[in-house]
Amino acid sequence: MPPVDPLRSYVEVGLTLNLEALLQDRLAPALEAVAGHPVDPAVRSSPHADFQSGAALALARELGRPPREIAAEVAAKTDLAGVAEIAVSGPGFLNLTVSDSLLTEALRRIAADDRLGVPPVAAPERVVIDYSGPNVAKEMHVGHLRSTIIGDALARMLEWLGHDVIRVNHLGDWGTPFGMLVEHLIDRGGAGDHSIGDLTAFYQAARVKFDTDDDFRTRARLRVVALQSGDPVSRELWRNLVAQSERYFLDVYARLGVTLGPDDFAGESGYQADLDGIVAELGEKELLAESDGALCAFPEGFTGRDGAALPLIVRKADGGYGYAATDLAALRHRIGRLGADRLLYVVGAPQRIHFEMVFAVARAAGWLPDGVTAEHIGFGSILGSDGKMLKTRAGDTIKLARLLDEAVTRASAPAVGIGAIKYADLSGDRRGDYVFDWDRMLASTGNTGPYLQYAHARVRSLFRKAGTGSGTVTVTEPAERDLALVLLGFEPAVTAAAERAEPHRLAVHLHELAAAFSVFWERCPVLRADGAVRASRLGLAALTARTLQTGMSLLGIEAPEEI
RNA sequence: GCGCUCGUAGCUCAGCGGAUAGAGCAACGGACUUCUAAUCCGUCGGUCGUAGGUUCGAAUCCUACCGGGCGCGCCA
Repeated sequence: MPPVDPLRSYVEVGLTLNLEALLQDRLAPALEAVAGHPVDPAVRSSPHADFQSGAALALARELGRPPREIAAEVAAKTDLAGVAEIAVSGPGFLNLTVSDSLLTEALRRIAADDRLGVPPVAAPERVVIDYSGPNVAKEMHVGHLRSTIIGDALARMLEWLGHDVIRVNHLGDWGTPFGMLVEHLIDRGGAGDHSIGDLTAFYQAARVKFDTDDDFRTRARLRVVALQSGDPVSRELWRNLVAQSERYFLDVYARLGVTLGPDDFAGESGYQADLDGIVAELGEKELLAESDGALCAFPEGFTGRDGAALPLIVRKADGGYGYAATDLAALRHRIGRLGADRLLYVVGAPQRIHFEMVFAVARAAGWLPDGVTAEHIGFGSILGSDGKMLKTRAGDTIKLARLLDEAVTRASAPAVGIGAIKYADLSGDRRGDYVFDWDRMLASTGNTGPYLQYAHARVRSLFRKAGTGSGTVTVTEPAERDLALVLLGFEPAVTAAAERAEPHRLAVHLHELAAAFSVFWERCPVLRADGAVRASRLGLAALTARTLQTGMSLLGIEAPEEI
């Protein structure tokens, strides 16, 4: 009798190779037959079996029957031939145990697929991701770390899933500080060759003069006007500052292993020519009101102190433009010119209200049409061991370059140190704060980057010694079965992480995979096994290595061959 | 004052409507003639901030309160 292939029809319809989804599909007709209308099968992973469904429980009241009786009827009417064992359990759960034949067939399929069973999305979107966004003439510091790491992970995941990703590095390259900086540069004798290290001191020196020297302050203000009106000398000096800073940022990105490149810079200065038009258009649509000399939008539903309407200041009382105007212009550009279907702003949690207001005003103005979504991907702060915002002992902000230096010094290799920092940032829910702790993030055990890298290096070591290839995978030992189930959970993990912009869903899954592999490694000798068992285990190992490597690369974490 | 957000094991965190709440660290006890022990196994450890409410069923949803963080007009 030929072996059944329960997956064939399923996969051929274009459905993802996802056990949970497969079981849902099998359960749904039976549930509908019993309930008389469509019912969510609510298949979840379970501590009592591979998966469980609690759907019968929810139906009990409606049908006026005991849940166990309903569950039994659903079980009897469900066609699970070759797919799973089903059993009524507890108060009325359906326990589902996937058959070994399905498991091995599913593994065979993802092993033969260079995308590990994760098809490109059916409807690709153009996704514009705004992340990193450092300031010109300032060194990057820990405050830029999360946006850069999280944004890059999202860009990698969405791109891999087939979306058309446009990375946007919204550089702080404009505004009043540049009058001060350019003026200081002139005081110093024009555009010399300043390294960025000099530029940090340079910025601070300019700041001090601005705060203490009335004459300088006046000149700085005039310089802003000159710069903004296109004065060639001022522009040239400003360009020099921008160019130096961009070189420095690219250097940091290279060290961090971030995919932002020279073409991704899109400074705020680029929108200056659009700002008059933004105001004019908002005015025409009667979305602006004057308040204390400033032009403001008052989107509905936002209140501040005393319950008064909260303003979004589009043009300041002095006639200058603030960030709200620039953000609106950038949003309009990303949708109108870049053709975005989805906008992501990977910016810290404190700016949440600001972005909600910008989105609300953009909706009202018609710049953000119904089919396009805009999301603020907020994240919490990095805290020191004292529970407060991470600072140096002296209370200064920590420079990113220093942090990376220390990571490399503390770890056995740069890839390990950098990977540890990135994994620590990506492994928890991004909305929460997290405590920065070298010892914990560099630990070789636990939910850490080094643990994943170690697991990967162990698998890879097998292939340097194996001499033979892998063969048909069969699962017999419990550790093999557990590993197989985790391997098949890759697609749901990647999809959930990308759709919800929550990289930790993938990170946590990779940790589960590494842990399942470690158990397999302890219990199931590979190279010391013979024949078909050895070939099968090599197959599981190969799939594990590939999944770990792919998953880690989607998070932007290196997976070295040896560690 | 108003708003947002967070409060889960000693510590760091998952889980966010379903069966006795899970990991890791720390503590304690085991496993190295071994494919990388940078690992694995076991034990200990929780009235899920508090009090109500909705529900057959709540850490998960709602309300109030307590505690931490952040935001609340010309900085981004």
